[in-house]
Amino acid sequence: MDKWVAEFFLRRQQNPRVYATNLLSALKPVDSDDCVKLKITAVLRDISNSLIRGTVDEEMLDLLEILEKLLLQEHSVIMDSLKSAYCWTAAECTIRFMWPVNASDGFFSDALEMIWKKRIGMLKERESDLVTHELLKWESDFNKAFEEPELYQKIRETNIRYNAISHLTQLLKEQWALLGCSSLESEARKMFLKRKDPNAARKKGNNLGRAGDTIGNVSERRESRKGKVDKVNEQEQVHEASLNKGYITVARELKGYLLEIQRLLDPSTSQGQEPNNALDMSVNVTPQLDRANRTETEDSEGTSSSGRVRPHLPTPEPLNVSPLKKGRWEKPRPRRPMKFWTPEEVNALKEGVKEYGKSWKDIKNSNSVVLADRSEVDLKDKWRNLLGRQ
DNA sequence: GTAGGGTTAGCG
DNA sequence: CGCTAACCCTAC
Repeated sequence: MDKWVAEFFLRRQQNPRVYATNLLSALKPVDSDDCVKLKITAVLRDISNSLIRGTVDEEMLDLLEILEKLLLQEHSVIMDSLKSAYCWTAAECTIRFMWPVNASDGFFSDALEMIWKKRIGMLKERESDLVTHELLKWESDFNKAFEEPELYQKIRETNIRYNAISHLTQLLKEQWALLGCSSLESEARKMFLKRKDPNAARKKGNNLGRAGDTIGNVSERRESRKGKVDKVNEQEQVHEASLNKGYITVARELKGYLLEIQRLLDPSTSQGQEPNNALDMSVNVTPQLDRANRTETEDSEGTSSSGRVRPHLPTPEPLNVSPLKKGRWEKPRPRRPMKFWTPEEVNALKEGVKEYGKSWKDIKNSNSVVLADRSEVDLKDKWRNLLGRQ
């Protein structure tokens, strides 16, 4: 139960002030091998929170390294998104130390030492998959930049942060999707399917892990179906009523549980004036509840069945449970500011096409310094422009 | 990842 | 206002 709640909490909680990895230690010790997934969830949450705060620093590198180790423990594949995210985060971390005009003025050499010699040196030692061609290219570029002021300037002026953030976002998207349903979600769904129609359960079984489905959806689907299956006999109704009672109890328990965790981790929200929408489980966990029933339970909620005292919470907006829902990572982002191509970039592109043809990805990787601000699509578009003029 | 059509910003 | 470069969206 601890584990389920922790997992659920981690998936839904979006609070930059909370460190998810602390959550695990705040819980009773559930440390065993089968907790790897939970740990991954925690790390993903930390990465996500870090992004929300807008910090891309060495702590992020730590998290990515931890994530890699956990994935290895799980015998998962290390995906390209993780490698790219690590690479660009490392570059971003280094570039933070390039604020002086001269390489020798600031802490650039320290950064090289800390990040590339020590940290990435260790990765090389254990032959980590994170050490990619791209990463090595950056390493040599940074080392060269220390000697060559011109290259130093060039790197210094590039916008690495944008790339780092988009790679990290992509990484999160993929990893969340890989995690699939939370235990609570799949458990709830299993129960629902079993109860509704044992045959349908078998048919729908293969949909269980589908990303993007939510308990909310289940409840909708269930309600729409309820209209069709109107001839429920009385026995069944009685049975369902007793099940409802059970769900209500569980929902209350969970709600209380989550509130406690919330208080433990983030005292600033402890007064509970604002309904924390991460906490209302009753709507989603009890799909059977009809309106009258729900308000009644909400109202009489001062004390839960276990006797915990909680502040009264107004019913918040129902949330989509799944962190996988489309749109969560796809904020309507404003158009990128327009930036005309420099002759240098155009040259790099021309050289690249000569060497690699139209594989924009390879071209970008081969000269990621000059082309740092240009996406693969940008290269393609620019090439189209260049051709158009001939 | 790439191609290709669509949209927008900047300039004369 | 029209043209073009840069940027975006989406199908494959």
